[in-house]
Amino acid sequence: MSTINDVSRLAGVSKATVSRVLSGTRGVKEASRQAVLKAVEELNYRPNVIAQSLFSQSTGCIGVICAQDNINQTTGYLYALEKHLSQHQKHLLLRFANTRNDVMSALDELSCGLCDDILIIGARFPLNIQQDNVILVDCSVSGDVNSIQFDHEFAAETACHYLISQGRRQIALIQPDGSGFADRVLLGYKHALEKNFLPFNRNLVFMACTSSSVALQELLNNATTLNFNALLVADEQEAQRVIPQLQAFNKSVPDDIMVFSLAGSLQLPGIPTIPAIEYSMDAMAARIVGWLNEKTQNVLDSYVLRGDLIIPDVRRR
Amino acid sequence: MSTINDVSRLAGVSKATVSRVLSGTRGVKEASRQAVLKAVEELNYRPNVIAQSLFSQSTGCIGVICAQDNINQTTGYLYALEKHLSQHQKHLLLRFANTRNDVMSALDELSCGLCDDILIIGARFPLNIQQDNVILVDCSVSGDVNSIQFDHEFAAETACHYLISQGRRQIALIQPDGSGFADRVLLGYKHALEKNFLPFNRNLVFMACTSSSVALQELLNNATTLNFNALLVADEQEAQRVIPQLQAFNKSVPDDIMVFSLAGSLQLPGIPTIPAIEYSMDAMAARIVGWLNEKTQNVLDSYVLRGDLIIPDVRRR
DNA sequence: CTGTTAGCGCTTTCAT
DNA sequence: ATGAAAGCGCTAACAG
Repeated sequence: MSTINDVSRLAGVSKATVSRVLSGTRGVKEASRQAVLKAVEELNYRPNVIAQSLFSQSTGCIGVICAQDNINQTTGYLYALEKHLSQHQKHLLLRFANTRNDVMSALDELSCGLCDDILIIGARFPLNIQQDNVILVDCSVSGDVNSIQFDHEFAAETACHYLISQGRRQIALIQPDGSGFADRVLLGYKHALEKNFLPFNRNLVFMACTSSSVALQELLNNATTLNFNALLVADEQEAQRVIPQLQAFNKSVPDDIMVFSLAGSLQLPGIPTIPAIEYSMDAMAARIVGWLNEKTQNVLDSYVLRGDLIIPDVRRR
Repeated sequence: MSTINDVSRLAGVSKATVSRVLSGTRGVKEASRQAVLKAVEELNYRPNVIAQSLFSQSTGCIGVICAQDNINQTTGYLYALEKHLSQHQKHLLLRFANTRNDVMSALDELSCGLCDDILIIGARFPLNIQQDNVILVDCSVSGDVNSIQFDHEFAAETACHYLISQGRRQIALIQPDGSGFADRVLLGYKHALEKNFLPFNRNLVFMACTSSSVALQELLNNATTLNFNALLVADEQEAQRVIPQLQAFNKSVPDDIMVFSLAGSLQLPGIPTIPAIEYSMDAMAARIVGWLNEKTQNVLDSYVLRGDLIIPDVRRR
C-alpha cells in the first residue's frame, strides 16, 4: 500500500500539500493540486484511516453489543443501525453477548480506543454502566447512563384499546419472567380497562411467569368459568408458541381468541400475521445516530420510543 | 484517557519498560514490574489499540459484507462468525449491501487500513474481486479469489436419496432465477435418479423460474397427468411460501407432498420443520478463522462445504 | 535490565 | 501557497 510519502515524492510536493489537497481544508495552487491528484490516481493511494484515527482520536467505529435472547430479533436492529451508521460514514462493530459477564467483557474489549461509542441492545439483566459513551437500547434497567427504552405502558394500553374496539372485552395477559417491564405493561393494561369502564380481573393476568405455556394451560383449564377472547403476549416469539397451544385446545385464532404481540411481528413468510405493536427500527436508528453526531445535547437521556399499532391486512389472507 | 506516558511518569520508568511489562516480551526487574502494574491500575490505563494498529499494520478487524437477499439468513452467519472471531480477538465489522455497486463501495470503504480482511457473504450477482484479502462465502461466482462455496450438487443428490428412501419417487424441483447454482443442483438431482434407476422427467423440473409460485401453479395444474409426491425447493423461505400454496390445493404436507429445503431451515418456533440440508455455520466460521490466522496456506482456495441432512423429529410433533 | 531514539501514516501549526 | 517539523500513542532496535 502506498503512503502519503510516495504521493508527495511522485507529485513533487510536500506531505502537507498532499494532505491539504485531499482534505480540501486549504487553498492549494491548481498546478500542485493536479500533480497530487495525478499521483494519487497513479499509485491508487488511499489515506490510511488508522493513522487518521490516531491523530483525530476517533475511529468512526460504533460497537454494538447484542444481548437479545432471541437472536433473530437482532436482524431488524442491525439492519436499521447499519444503514444509518454507514450513511454517516460510521462503522458497526458487532458483538453478541448472552450474559452480564459477556456484555461486560465485550464492553471492555471495545473500550480501548477502537470504538468511539458503544450500544448495548436488549439486555435483560442488570448492568451497571458508568461510561458516558455507552447507550443502552431496550435494556431492562438503566442507571444514569444514556438509554432508549420502549414505551411498554403505551404499548399495552394501545393494544387493549384496539382489542376492545374489536369487541374483545375479556383480555388475558401473559408476561414472561424477568422482562423487567411487567409493571409498565400492567399499568397500561389497567389504564385501558379503566378508560373503557371494564372491570379488572386478576385471574386473567399472569405476571412474571417462568413458562408461558404453563400459564396458558392454567388459563385454558379455567376456561369454563373464565372467559377470554383476547390474549396479550410479550412478543412475536411468544405468540408463535402460544397459537398452536390454543389451536390444540380447539380455540381458533383469531376468531375465538385474538392473540396480540406487544413487541413486533417478524413478518416472516408462512407465519400468519397477528396484530402487534411494532417499534420503528428506523426511528430508533435515526435517533441514535443523531445523538452520536452531536453529543452536546443530552436529549437521549432516557428517551422513550413509542411503538405503532400494526394490524394484519385481512383482505390479503 | 491516560497514555503510556502517564504510566511511565507515574511508575518512574521509561515508556519502553511499560510496554515491555504489558506485552511481556522481555524480562523486567520485578521492582519496576510492580511499579508499572501499580501505575496502570491507578490510572486505569488501557493501551490504545489504534496506536498499536498503526505500528503493527493490522487492526484485527474483519469486514463482513452481507449481500444476502434474505436478511434473516444472515443471523446464522453473523452469530457463528462473531463467536469464532472474538475467540481469536478479532472484530467483526458489519455492512449490508444489496447490489453489486453497494458491495463494491462497501469494499472500498473498508479497504483503507481499517480491515485486515473482508468477507462477502451470499452475493447473487457477479463480482470481480482482485484483492487477495477478500473471501467470498456462498457467492454465486468466483474468479481467482478465495472462496467458500456450498456443495449444491451434493445437497441435491443427498436430498433425492433421502426422499427416494422415504418412498417418494416423483420428485419435483423448483429452482429460482439467478441463484447461479441451478446447474449443480440439477446435476445432483439427475445423479440421484440415475443411481436409483429412476427416469428423469423434465416436466417435473423448473429451472431459473422468476416466480416459484407460478412454477408450482403450473405443476399443480398438470397434477392429473403429472404425479409428484415430493418437492425440492431452494431454501426455507421458498418452502414457507410453497407450503400454503400446496395446502390451498388440498395437498397435505408432508403426507401428499414432502417439501424439502436445499438450504437450511430457520428453526423458528411455530414454523413446522421440514427436511432440509443444513450447512454448519460453525464449521464454516472455523474454516474461515483458521485461514485468517495462517494465510500462508491457500487451502481456502475454492473450498467446498458440504451440508448435513436434517430430518424433522416426527415424534416431537 | 532499561532508557533513548526512530519511526508507523497522517494532520496541523508555524514559518517562510 | 507551501515546506519543515512536531506529535497522535505505541513498539522495537540499539546502546548502554
